[in-house]
Amino acid sequence: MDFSLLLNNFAKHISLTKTEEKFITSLLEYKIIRAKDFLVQQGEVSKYSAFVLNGCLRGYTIDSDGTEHVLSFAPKDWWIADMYSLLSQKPGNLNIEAMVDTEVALISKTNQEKMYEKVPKLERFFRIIIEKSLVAYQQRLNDNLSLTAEERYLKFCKVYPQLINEIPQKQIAAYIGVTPEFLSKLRAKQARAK
Amino acid sequence: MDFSLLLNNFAKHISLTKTEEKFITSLLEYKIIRAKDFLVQQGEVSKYSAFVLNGCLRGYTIDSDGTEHVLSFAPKDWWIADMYSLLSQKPGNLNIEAMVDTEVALISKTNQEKMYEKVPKLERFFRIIIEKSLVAYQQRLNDNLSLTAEERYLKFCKVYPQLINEIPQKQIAAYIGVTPEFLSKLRAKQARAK
DNA sequence: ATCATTTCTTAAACTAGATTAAGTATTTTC
DNA sequence: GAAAATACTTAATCTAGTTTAAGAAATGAT
Repeated sequence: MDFSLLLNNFAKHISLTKTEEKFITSLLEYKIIRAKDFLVQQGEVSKYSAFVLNGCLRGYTIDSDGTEHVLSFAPKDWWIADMYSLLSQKPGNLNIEAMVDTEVALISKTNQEKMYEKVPKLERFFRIIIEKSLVAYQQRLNDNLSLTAEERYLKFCKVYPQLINEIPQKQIAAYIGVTPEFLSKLRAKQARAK
Repeated sequence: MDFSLLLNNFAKHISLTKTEEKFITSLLEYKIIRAKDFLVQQGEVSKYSAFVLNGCLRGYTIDSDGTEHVLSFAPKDWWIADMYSLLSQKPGNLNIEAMVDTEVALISKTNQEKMYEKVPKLERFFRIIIEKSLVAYQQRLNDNLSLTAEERYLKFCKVYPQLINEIPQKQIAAYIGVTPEFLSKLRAKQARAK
């Protein structure tokens, strides 16, 4: 199994010896999640954090009237997990689904704890990436409080240029918080304006 | 200076020796922020994380048409910082203001780094509290995507019962993402329903 | 290739929540 | 403790975004 993308990801914030790399690698699981299959579904207790080696996952919730809300997209080189369920070990309400066939490296909660014990540097690594994730969610919450749907769409296009033409529009709508019909209207308006 | 509240806060997730406590305490600064004064304002580069010993801070942004949006309240025993600015060392867009005279323990970025070096356990501590904060922001973003204003208000009342009668309503409105007028309408409706 | 399913578009009717405006409480300040 | 400032309420009008519905385009399955 080739975990080099993940090891490079670690290397962005900490440096690991070969021995440490071997140890960590030995605690990883490799999995292919087929398009439309799930890593976890709402109601389950999450066991894994996932790192995407190839492909794309999305994390979404389904509200009481059946509407989907996308909390995150995880393309290649991104981390994703239902942090709530993983930390509390209670049933979560996140669905993590593969948008295309996706290769992931999985770390089980118990193995992650082992890693922290043997390689404390990893505490630092995960502190840093969680800090970044926190900043991103704060920013996004602020965008949802302060921007119009159109502004959020334009921002999405800027932040995820690679996703725009790769994923269904209705999922962009479910990410920025509007109906697919309204997003379609926005896009028509913008095409007209050119 | 009495930092025992903060030391107890650390003790919730890690255990420190007396020596470590002394070292950490020596790197803390104590400050009183008078009501309506700021810990940081938008445009400044953040230097500190704050832990509230007494009183209450709030973190908010001001959008292009002058509307305030509250990202967080920090009552006694809570942490608050402009994480974006603190991490990137770029000018932030958060205002952190005291709602009443507030005592805080401050950790400067450089002292925080010293603490991580000398007491690596703190990496774990901050990883854990940032994880919890991340879960809370994800949850709140999801609420903003999936609940009505009324549902968000009721949830706020459940989650922050102590704040409901302590803080101005317009700031609850700025937290849940509605105008003060609309919140007033919601409350009138609920009072009528009883 | 064809049928079925899913996605996208357009448009009319609708509504949750914003805006504007004016009046009433409540705090703050000197 | 009066005046000023800030916070809250009510109500009419307005609008960004939703809902419903129906057709067109694209994608997937056999």
